[in-house]
Formats: sequence, C-alpha cells, structure tokens
Amino acid sequence: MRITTWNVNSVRQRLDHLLAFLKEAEPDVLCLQEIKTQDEGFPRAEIEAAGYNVAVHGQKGFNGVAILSRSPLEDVRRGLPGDPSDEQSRYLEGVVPFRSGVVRVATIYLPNGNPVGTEKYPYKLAWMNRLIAHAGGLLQLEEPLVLAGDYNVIPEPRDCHDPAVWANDALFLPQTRAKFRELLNLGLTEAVRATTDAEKLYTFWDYQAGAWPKNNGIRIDHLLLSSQATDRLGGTLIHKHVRAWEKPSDHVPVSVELKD
DNA sequence: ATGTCGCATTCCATGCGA
Repeated sequence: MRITTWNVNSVRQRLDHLLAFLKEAEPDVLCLQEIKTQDEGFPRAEIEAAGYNVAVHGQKGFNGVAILSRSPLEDVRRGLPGDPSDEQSRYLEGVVPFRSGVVRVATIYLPNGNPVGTEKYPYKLAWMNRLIAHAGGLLQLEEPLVLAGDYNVIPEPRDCHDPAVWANDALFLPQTRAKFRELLNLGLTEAVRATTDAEKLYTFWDYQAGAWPKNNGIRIDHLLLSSQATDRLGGTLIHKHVRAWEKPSDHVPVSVELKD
C-alpha cells in the first residue's frame, strides 16, 4: 500500500492539485497538513466523490490536518495528548486495514518554531516532547505505524541547499535536531533515508527569492515507521514535479510503499 | 535571506504566519 504526506498550504486553494494528485499517484492513505480551514470548510464532498474517506481536524485560518483513505478510517483520534490548553490543530491519527491487521497512520504538522527567541521556539520543543511521549505509547502496541507529516526539522546538513543559511533557524538548531533524533531513537525508521543516500533531496522550496528554480530547498517532510512497518518497507518517492504545477504548494508530496 | 503566498479583519489595505 502507498501512504503519502503533503503539506498543501490551504486545501481550498489546492483542491484542483489535490484531486489531480489522487488520480495520478493513487495513494491508499494521504496525510494532509496546513489545510487552513475549519472542518466545515473542508471540501469533503469533492474528495469523497474521488473515492476517499475523510477525517479532519481543522482550525480557522491556520494549521489544520486531515487524513484521506480509500478504506474507512477507524479509531480516529484528534489532537496530540499532553497539553489540554493547546488549541492548535496539528495532529490526527487513525487506523486502516493492512494485510491481516491494520496500519496506524498519523498526520503531523509540527510547529515551525521561528522566530527563535520568542515563545514559539519553546512551544516547538514542548510539542516535540509530547510527540515523543505519545509515539512511545503507540510503539507499545507493536503494530505497523506510520507517523507522517511536515516535521519542520532539517535532520542533517545534507538535507538543505546551504547549511550556513539555516544555522540559527528553528528548523535546524542543534536542539531541534537532537529532539528529532530522540524521536527516531524510540525505534522509528525515517523512510526516505532508509531507502536512499542521494544528495539534494528536498521536499520544500520557499516561494521567495527564486528558491525553486535555483533548487534551493530543504527536506522537512518525513515518514517515520515502526519496526513492523519497516519490515514491509518497499520504497519511497518524493513527488518533486508537483512543485512545478501552476500555483503550487511550497511543499511536495512524499510517499512510502509498504509491501502487502 | 528575501524576488511570495494565503488567511483574516479593521475589509479594496494591512498584519500575521509561514
């Protein structure tokens, strides 16, 4: 089965691209981030007409996540546990059938954290701590698990065009990358790096300063797999051509294939 | 490292968050 993550930067602005991508790539599950709408504004009918079930955790204006699935979603949980006062919609999980059992899939929009020096960076680190705690609990289920999303983390220097530019950025600070490693060290496998050592693999290109034509990108959209999912890992794909579509998102979809 | 985009409101311009 194919599981894909995509930060669409407004699902309503990107509906044509979304429907074209579903038809082209035929993902079994598509995790969306930055839908930038409340649940009522989500284009549910159009997506259901394309053959997908929908689970949404929306928010007015910013953030917002969703999971689209060919099979009905079960055990849907909205929001990341650990802070009842957190009102930002950045996490949603559910399970879908896989082989004789299920695969659990989460869509994640991890806080950006910039500007560093404001309350935004501690919020990012606290959110990562909550994700680590929650992922640890999910791993105890010992089932195939895919944590997919926009992590707003550049894991290593080779994951950006020019590391010097990002040295003091919340996406690349040593503390950010250490937290990301802490998550991986629970026993998760980052699917793209498990399947390729290629250089200049990016998933995001800024709208500004000609970043796309200069291939001045960063790799921040990741799929993290439990051991039970990693055992079925068949391959990964960064759908780079989508960035060249007219009026694109600044992120492109990233897919993992799990062998049936 | 700033050549852009999308959202909301104060609503035909500006501030905010990427």
